[in-house]
Amino acid sequence: MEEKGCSSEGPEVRKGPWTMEEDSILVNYIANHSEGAWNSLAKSAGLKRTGKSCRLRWLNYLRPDVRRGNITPEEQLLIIELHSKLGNRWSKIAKHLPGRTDNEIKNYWRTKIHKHINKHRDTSVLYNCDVSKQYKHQGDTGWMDIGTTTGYPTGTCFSQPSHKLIHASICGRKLRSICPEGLTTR
DNA sequence: AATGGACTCAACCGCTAAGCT
DNA sequence: CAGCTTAGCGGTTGAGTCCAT
Repeated sequence: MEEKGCSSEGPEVRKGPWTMEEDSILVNYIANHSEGAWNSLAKSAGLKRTGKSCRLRWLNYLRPDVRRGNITPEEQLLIIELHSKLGNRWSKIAKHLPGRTDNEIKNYWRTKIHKHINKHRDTSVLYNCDVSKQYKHQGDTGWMDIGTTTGYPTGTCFSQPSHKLIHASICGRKLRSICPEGLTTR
């Protein structure tokens, strides 16, 4: 089944960061052949990597159409909106953001947006709302599960700034009008 | 200038779905 | 249909970098 990589014998499998040489081997191989069949690709290309590792490296970093750099405010908003509808379905969210990878969006969500919500979810100034109840009535597509929207369990209470953020997310309002500083923390 | 904590993101791991024999 | 293999997904980790003190 899955390759274990650290068997006592057999071809050694490299782990950790990719070198430029490995990158160019993979890029050249895919340029001359095609992507897919990752295990045999890894072997044929002479890479001491698992197929899984090759696939990940290609999809998240080496693909020519991968966009790198800052997430734009429009993309921020789209991510929040899509996350409110799809939950942690990162690959599905990524399909709506050309050039962005599921890994990048997932990291972005956890480091920026999720943290932003966490930051304002303090115990001292709770906005005393059971969002699961409140927003079940506000989604225009009917009943919504706040758990998939925020990642927090049903019944979780949020401070006011986070409450506004979530409201913006669910109701599809322009985020910047509510949260002018945006979501970036640095 | 040194350093320790916070942050970011590439990469790995474990699981499941899909496809093949 | 069952068993096996492979691809794909989401969660997690850890090394490198940044920043405040």
